[in-house]
Amino acid sequence: MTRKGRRLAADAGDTSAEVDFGQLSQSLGYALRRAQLAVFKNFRDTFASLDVTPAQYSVLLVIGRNPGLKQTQVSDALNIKRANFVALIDALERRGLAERTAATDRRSYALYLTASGRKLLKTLDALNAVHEDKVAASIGQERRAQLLALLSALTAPLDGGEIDDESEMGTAG
Amino acid sequence: MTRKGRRLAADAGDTSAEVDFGQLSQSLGYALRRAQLAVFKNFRDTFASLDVTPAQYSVLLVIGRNPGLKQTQVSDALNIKRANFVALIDALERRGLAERTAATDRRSYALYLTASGRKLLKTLDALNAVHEDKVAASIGQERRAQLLALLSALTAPLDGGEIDDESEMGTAG
DNA sequence: TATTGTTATACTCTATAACTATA
DNA sequence: TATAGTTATAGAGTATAACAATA
Repeated sequence: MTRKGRRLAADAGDTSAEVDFGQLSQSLGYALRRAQLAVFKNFRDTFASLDVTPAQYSVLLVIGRNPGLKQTQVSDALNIKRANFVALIDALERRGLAERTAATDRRSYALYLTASGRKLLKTLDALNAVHEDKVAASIGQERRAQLLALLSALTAPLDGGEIDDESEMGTAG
Repeated sequence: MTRKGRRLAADAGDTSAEVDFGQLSQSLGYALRRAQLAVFKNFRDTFASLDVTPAQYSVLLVIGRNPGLKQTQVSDALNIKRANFVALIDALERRGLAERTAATDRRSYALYLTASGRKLLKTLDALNAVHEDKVAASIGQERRAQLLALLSALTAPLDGGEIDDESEMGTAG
């Protein structure tokens, strides 16, 4: 069993040289995608035992910190289409972690965490801290902060500016 | 019509305050995902007229720079499952951009770009440079390089180290 | 036996349209 | 008329198993 990851076709009796990635090596999009997948994988591994996905964590977190928001407010904040948010909140409600309660506007629901949901969220927050530390271990805390700043500087003008927003983003990690 | 993007429920006659994102604001995974989606959106917009996706560009680029590789080598390099690579290369072949040719090992194909594919790739490379410049405009070239370095420092230990690799990544941008 | 390409298939994520009940 | 939630649905992207041809 050879080691995997970044394998460049130099394993077995194979004469081919390493693969030339060309401008992919200097591509922000490619680097971002690789990083995002690696970080999410670590998140999923960390949260697997509690059966919580990045999207679920982000929803629990936002409801926990903003009790009483309606579905559209939460889904807009997390860039989740309201149609897709239904199944998400359904699952959390079925697990007894969140609940839809009557709002003054009878078209909508006010969202709250249950006691059980608040308790789980504390565990998730602790797990998340572990996850973030693990991820940032290779670069250290100062560079981690630097990276966060660069990412938001990069992202802000691309999706927050005059351009109209479209893509969905129901995730955490 | 109000402006969209980063809207925080302060538009219409709505009394709710801004949404508290809590630790999401400091989450590398969340920031990476937002950045990756924003950059890919810019990529897709830039390449839409030529009907080329990030994954297709990455495949054309790798074949162009490494003519004669077999399917498994290209798909491994780009972290695309070989089963999923079939439809990808099918489409490129159907468009007359790439071709499967007989290899010495008769189980496999050697992949090449056609003349048309090489010509298109030049255009794509130019477009990609425009795209990268647009994306990096907000942070400048020095910070762009810094960001790339931080991303690879972050990614390497997470997917290249002792941990075994799994997730797919057929993309560019 | 193992590898290469392939097919079939399934599951998740994301997107759009259209319905209902309220406003 | 417009909004909140919902349903149905369709398209990507990704994952696994199994097969035929070849090594």
